[in-house]
Amino acid sequence: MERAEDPIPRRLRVLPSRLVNQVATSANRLVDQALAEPGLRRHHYSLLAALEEFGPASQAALGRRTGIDRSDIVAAVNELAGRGLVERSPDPDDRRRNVVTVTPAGVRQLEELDRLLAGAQEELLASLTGAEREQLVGLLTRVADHQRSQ
Amino acid sequence: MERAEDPIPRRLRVLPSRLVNQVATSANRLVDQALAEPGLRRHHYSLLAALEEFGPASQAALGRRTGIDRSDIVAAVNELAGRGLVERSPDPDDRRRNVVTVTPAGVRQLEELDRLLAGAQEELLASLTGAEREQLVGLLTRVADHQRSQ
DNA sequence: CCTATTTCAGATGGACTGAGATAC
DNA sequence: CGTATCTCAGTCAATCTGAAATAG
Repeated sequence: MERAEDPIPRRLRVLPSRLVNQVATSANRLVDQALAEPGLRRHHYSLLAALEEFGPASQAALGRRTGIDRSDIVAAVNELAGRGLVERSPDPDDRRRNVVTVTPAGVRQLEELDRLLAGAQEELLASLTGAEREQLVGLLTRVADHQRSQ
Repeated sequence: MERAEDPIPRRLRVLPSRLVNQVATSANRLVDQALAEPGLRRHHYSLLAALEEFGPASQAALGRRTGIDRSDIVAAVNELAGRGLVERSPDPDDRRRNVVTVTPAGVRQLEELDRLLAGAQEELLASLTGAEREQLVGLLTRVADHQRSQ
């Protein structure tokens, strides 16, 4: 039953860039599993969250707020619209734009996704106390903010 | 000069799985830039580190120690051997296996990579104090270890 | 017979680029 | 005219799967 664990090279074991990648890989696996239940992916959650919080928006604005590439927005909005979770209509004030709006069904879906995502975070951080989770979020936020400003 | 910053949705801003992905993306960009100078990639560093620390090994053992997939080991060892940084020879004790050995040039290359990688970590974590970097590494290690045991 | 190793060929999802069409 | 938006086609590196060939 016991597995002979292969040792991880010392240089790699404590390399921050590698550690953060390992944790990101676990996070993605857990999140993807959770979102697979309703058959959605990470981009869908990001878009619904942006629409619910800031209201109807053009696809370009959604891209700026979520960090999703313009090309990938197109595909994700197609999928959300196909499920009736958002509506896409031409903007009368600027005819280059589509206005994307979350539907009531989209808001309900977002609330279910909130629960599924919370479960995934819980699994990911199960080994940390509440205070440690806050520490981790704080440190990661500082690093992310600094990199974004570079 | 000032950029109108688009606000990040609250749900996304503090989601641990998303934060860790943002930091991993920055880390990968910095590390890839650093390794581009000698024309290498992350897998090459991982393999050289494993070979230097634990000595000659089969490709399967290298995969277990570094977490690199068996298919990708083949390609990376090809590239390292093509530059004279490792040698690949059949194992006389088990003729299914190749024994991969790091060359003196490989060890020298590894030492240069150590310096380049240290610079990338420094850039990534520039906004944190030394104590905070240790905290972050400790927390990430706990999460990674726990996930590996799941 | 079953398992382990190396290798190749290819699938997969994510991030991104270039260019065209349309409109400001 | 230059810039912004939406869309499609396609590139790219990273991760992984399946299967074949060889050997334990």
